[in-house]
Amino acid sequence: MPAVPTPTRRRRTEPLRCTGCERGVDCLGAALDEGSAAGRMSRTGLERGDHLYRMGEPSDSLYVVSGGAFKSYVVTPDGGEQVLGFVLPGDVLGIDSLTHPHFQSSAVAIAPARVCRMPAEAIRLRIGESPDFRERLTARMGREIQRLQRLLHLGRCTAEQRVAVFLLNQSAQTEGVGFAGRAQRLPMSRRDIGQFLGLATETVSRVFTRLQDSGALRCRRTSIEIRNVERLMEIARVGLPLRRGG
Amino acid sequence: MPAVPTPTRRRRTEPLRCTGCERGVDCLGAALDEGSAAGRMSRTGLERGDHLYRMGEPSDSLYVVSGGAFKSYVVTPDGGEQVLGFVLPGDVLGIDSLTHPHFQSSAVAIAPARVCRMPAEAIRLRIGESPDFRERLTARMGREIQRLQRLLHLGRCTAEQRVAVFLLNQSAQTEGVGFAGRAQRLPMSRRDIGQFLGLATETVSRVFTRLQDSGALRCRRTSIEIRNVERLMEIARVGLPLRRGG
DNA sequence: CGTGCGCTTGAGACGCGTCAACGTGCGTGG
DNA sequence: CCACGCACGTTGACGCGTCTCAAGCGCACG
Repeated sequence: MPAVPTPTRRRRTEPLRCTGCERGVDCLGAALDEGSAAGRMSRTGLERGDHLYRMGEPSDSLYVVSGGAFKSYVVTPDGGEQVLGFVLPGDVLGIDSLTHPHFQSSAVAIAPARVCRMPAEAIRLRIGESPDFRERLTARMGREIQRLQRLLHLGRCTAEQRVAVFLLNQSAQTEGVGFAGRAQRLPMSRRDIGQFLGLATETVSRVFTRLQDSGALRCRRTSIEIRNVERLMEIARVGLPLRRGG
Repeated sequence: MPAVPTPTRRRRTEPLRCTGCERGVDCLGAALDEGSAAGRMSRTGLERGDHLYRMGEPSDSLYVVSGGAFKSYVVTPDGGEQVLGFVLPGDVLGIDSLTHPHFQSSAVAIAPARVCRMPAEAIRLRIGESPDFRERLTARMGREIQRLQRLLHLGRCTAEQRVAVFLLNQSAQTEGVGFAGRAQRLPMSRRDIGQFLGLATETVSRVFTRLQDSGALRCRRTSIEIRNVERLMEIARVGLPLRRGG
């Protein structure tokens, strides 16, 4: 996923109705696809590496991820990437740009993905007529604020703590609350994880190795299995040695 | 401002109408104090060290700061404080808890302060009847998301960069865009600044000294004067040596 | 005029970033 | 089907920035 090479492109876009969708009525899209906003959504497929949108482009919609995985990031003044988060099915993309005419971040697929597009004008319509939709949208923004606040705290922890928290979150997000010793697939690279957690790629790799040596983890490239949840939670809680830098 | 000693208390609360308020019509309070929500606001004064609210308490309102300064923070699992930001007149307090039944962070006055309380039920009323108020509130949440995203990036910078950015922001916020070489007052302690920027108190102090020695700054305790804005901006942009840790 | 808290300054330790080299899986083309 | 290339991952050596610990300083308070 280099800086500019691949253009922002969206493939195989088609109209969409949410009735009968496997995501069910809890989906934000289902709440939108009613009233005067009904029938305005569309679904798009993306390949790994495709950008859904780029920072600076006109922002005219919100997206519900219905499959695959995305990386949300901003390019820092010095040319680096700051990963804001990984976005999985059920999550919403573009909510940080909802109040801006241009996207404030970029989103790129890190696995073959599908999204449901909710056009801005449909959102505006639905906001005006549905208190329920309003509340869901506001709740999403509130959750994003919470997430960023927690992320802020992560930035003050040791490498072990960051990775432990990341793995636990990832596990909880993909498998629900009960994360057993089942192997799962990490769609993002070590580099992505590092840019998310504020660590060098090498450090992420070293921590993975260390966790594996201690028996808390079993991982081979993108496949990963948590073997000792409690140990990870303990690390996440107190950190292994101390706070940071000394 | 220790962890628990002083209880959450609000002094001298009185009813309030926004007509004739010096903050003018751009204030979120003025937009609330209309329609069926009119006349429901109240104003409270706080002393330095008073808590406006604490994390975990039932959250039933939003506050517009009309004077003084606040520190917003959360207590981390290990007992430390993570400062989320300093809140100045015109800013809104409690927006991160708007979608929650309980406050998700604490707010304490770091200088004698005044706030205008906007009760949750009044907000709900006004949201239902005023698209303008809705948009303002959503815009506030969007700005908070943006702020936290930038803060996230700050966490990856050198100590010099963090302090430089902090000082420039602080200066811009208190004096508007044009920040000349006028001395201003920093209401927060070195410890607060450190907990905000993710630095040890001693490091903050050292950076201040270094910036002063280089002629970019003149500071004596809480009084501070930016003597070379461009130098600070240069530091903020590229960082002095390199990224971090090496 | 004491007393305490916040700020400053110094010395030492250490985690993590950088640089560099090697291993490994995967896709491509001969 | 194998050889090759390339991107990603791993491992090691080393240096630097910042944290910790500790002492001294100075302003503001009673």
